[in-house]
Amino acid sequence: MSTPGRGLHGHVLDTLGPEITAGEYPPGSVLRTDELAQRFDVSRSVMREAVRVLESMYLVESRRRVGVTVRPKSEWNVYDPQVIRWRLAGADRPRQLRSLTVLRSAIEPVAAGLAARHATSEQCAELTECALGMVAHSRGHKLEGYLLHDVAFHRVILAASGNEMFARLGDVVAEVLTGRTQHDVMFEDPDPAAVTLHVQVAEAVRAGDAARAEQLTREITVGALQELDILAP
Amino acid sequence: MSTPGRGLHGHVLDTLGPEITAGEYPPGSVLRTDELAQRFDVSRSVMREAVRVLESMYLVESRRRVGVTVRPKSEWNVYDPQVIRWRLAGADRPRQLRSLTVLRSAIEPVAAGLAARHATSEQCAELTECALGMVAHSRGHKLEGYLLHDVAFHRVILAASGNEMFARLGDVVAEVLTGRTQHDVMFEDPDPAAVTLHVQVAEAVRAGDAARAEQLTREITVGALQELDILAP
DNA sequence: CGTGCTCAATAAGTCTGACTTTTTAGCTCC
DNA sequence: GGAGCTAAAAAGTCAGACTTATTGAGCACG
Repeated sequence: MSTPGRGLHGHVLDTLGPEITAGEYPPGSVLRTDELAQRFDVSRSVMREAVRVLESMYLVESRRRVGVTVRPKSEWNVYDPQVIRWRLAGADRPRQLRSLTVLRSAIEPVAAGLAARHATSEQCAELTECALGMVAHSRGHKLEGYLLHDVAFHRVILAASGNEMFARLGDVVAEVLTGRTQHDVMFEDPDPAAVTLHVQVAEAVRAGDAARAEQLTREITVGALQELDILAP
Repeated sequence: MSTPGRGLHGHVLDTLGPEITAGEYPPGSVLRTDELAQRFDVSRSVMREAVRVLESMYLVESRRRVGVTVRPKSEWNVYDPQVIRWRLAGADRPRQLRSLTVLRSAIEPVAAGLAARHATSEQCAELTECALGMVAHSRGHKLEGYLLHDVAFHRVILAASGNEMFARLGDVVAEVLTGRTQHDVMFEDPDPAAVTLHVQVAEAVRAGDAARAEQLTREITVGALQELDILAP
């Protein structure tokens, strides 16, 4: 939803991207540029631009005399925000949500530890504000407001880590949290224990206690894993 | 290296991509498609395809009547393998290597824990083979052979985790390990303690001991952080 | 038979030039 | 000086002709 259909080639991608990531074309399938151009009623130039973008996402490979062949799922650039969005909108949304939650559980505790060392005073203030906002919306079916502060909280943590790779996962985490609230679990008010943990993380970061911030965040992510029944026996 | 200059637009990207990721054009700079086409002596169609690819990497934004504007670094898709390669080849290689090493330190321990639960017997065998290969090449300036087995080891761990997001980081880890050996540290034989740790990780995964595999891998990544002087006081 | 060569068909790749659309900056007019 | 109009600028789109690499079929030769 960030930059939808800006240009004809974008419109083509909005249709073709989800189809490919949904697995509608088995690996090795061949698509012809000319046929696709006809199908979408665009010129070959526009179609070629769309194919180039799909190629840069490692979804397809274009070879002379052969055509545009669909690559196996294992080669896709699953970190591309666009690919993530397409897959989250498609059939294997649950699987995608699980993968991303596991990723979160690995990244966020480390990010919180780094944030405790590198966060500016402004970031600490934002963090506290977010945590308080979560508390304020934790009762009485105010899920929208709660989600908003929850997303902001985790974004600040990732940004404050000072690591650009972590910071770029803000959108992914936002997507996971939003997806969880909207579709899957959480019909009632959030777990009070989770809310408390967020407040404590904010405190630990402010205090510069890296080990504590990391440990507390690990507890948060364990909770997220449990919600999806991903856990070690 | 992987798929160089496949087509004219690829050649353009090989030059323009590194320039942008090196920060030669400050954020907000405007490039004109026509001028670029002249500069690289290609047609506008080819140039447009290249711009589309750069756009899908969030390096630039193309707007009517304005031109192709360079986006701020914070918006770049830093997980795109191509972008990673360009940045590793450029001036801020050290910074990039640090970011990636921190990422590794967050991901790999969790991946090793998952591998202990999900690895197939073939993967366990591969792992042991890699670890033994590392031992065999750990003395007598056999750095090339050591590196080969080291890279393979970490690839297997990431793949065996069963998480597609983790598995896709195999190339990144390979890049980091290779870069470390070739350019930065490690002029002598590798640390014997690190070699032992790899052997022990292989054992733990084979035994299905997730906690131990995770802890041992954490020690490996701590070593990697120390080599780059990234550490908590 | 099967090995290797030639050749023609095919689909991507490239180029050109004309045209459309959107956006912005400058200008007029009130 | 602000609102609205106008014209220029640059990306966007299209159609058509041509180029090039690849591959598979057919054929000759061992």
